[in-house]
Amino acid sequence: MARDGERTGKKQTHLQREKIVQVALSLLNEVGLDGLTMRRLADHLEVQVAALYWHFKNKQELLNAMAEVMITDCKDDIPDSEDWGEHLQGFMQNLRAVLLAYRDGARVFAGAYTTGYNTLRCAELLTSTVSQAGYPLSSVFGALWTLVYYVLGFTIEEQSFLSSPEGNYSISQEALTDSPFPTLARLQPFFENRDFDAHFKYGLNLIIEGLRKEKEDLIKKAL
Amino acid sequence: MARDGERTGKKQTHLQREKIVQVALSLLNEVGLDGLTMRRLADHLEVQVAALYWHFKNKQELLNAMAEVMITDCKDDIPDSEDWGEHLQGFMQNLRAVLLAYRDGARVFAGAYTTGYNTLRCAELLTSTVSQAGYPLSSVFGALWTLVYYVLGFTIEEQSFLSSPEGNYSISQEALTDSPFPTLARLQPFFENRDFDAHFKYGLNLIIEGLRKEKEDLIKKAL
DNA sequence: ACCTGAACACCGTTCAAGT
DNA sequence: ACCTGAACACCGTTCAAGT
Repeated sequence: MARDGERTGKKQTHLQREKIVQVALSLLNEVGLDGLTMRRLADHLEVQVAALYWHFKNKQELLNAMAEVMITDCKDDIPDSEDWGEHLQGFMQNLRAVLLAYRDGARVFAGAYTTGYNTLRCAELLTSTVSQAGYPLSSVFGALWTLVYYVLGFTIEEQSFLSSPEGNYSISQEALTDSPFPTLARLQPFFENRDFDAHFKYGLNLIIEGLRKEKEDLIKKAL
Repeated sequence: MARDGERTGKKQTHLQREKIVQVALSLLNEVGLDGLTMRRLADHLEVQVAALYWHFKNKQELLNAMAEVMITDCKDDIPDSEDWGEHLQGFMQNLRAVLLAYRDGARVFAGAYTTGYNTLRCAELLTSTVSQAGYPLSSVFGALWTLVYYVLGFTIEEQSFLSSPEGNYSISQEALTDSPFPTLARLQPFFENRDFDAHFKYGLNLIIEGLRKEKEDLIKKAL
């Protein structure tokens, strides 16, 4: 696993790879995922496109490295809450914030299947919290994916909403009023004015309350 | 909203648009979303690429139309269960099945923001179920998105797992054993042998149990 | 109304060749 | 070890021109 030049004192390689990722991340914030092009990245680095392929096998590998760097800040400095549920809530909220920190961050992360140190540490923090709360491993695994899918799905939607042409997302008035969809019509105000923070918290709480219920049932059975 | 040729008896236009979508969907199953190209689609239709742009403004509009057709089968023929929770469970399971019916179906649907009849009908079915169970509109809205994000996130992952080179997804042995990630190490068996049906049901149940809890609290407050 | 031919402005990736 | 120059095999989209 030793990187090139690690012992020779030539740190250039190491630095270069990191620098590429850094510039790629700042370029991502400028132009978004769809605008993030190997050619454009090469321009920003004042280098030929082909040079990038010496450092990364392909574009996906670069995106994976970017995702790894993104979740470096997925810390666990949430006040060591007495309650595991609140702890989990804080942790997931922090994860969302980390994804929101970069344009299209959630999409980049969802598309990159990294097993780097930062990603694994993040997963360990989440799963150990649930495990220490007394759940069986199968529930820990189930809870992990339920929470991850929810956060990613929610944040992808949130970010594509934020960077979409204004109002393109709400269902048009005429499509709903006097339609065969009475419930949607009544929900229209909610579509128009979305409070993402509140909605994220609501759904997150739903999942955690579901977990609490499972524990209650486990205790009942044990008696 | 009248389509061209609707009154003249020339149904060619109408049929063509539908035919393009049909062929596009079958092509999707052959080559996947990344392989679904306007040029390749044109070849299959024995037509020039530019011809497609008379029927669809751009590729996204075609993808939207494909998504609309996909969820035509999102029916409500779930046995009209006594319990709204079980009803919802069946409905969401059907939605997952519908997305699984096409290669990369979930990714196509998640990327297409359609407000077509089928999509709205599907949303109406979901929200009316929750609403009739006695929840306030804000909860109906929250439940809608929580469930939708979960299903989409889960199914996108499932499909990209299914069509990925074997075993590329499980965390490597050496990365976990004797690592600073003890919980992940214990979870390894679950990563290697994934039962998607069971895990989908587990997470779905978590969300629904969370909803039940909310109702109990509402009743308690009312007393 | 519907399609063709041909072009425009891009992509990711490869590879011999340079230093 | 690291990068350049140049090419390959593609993309989505546009548009004058045909019928």
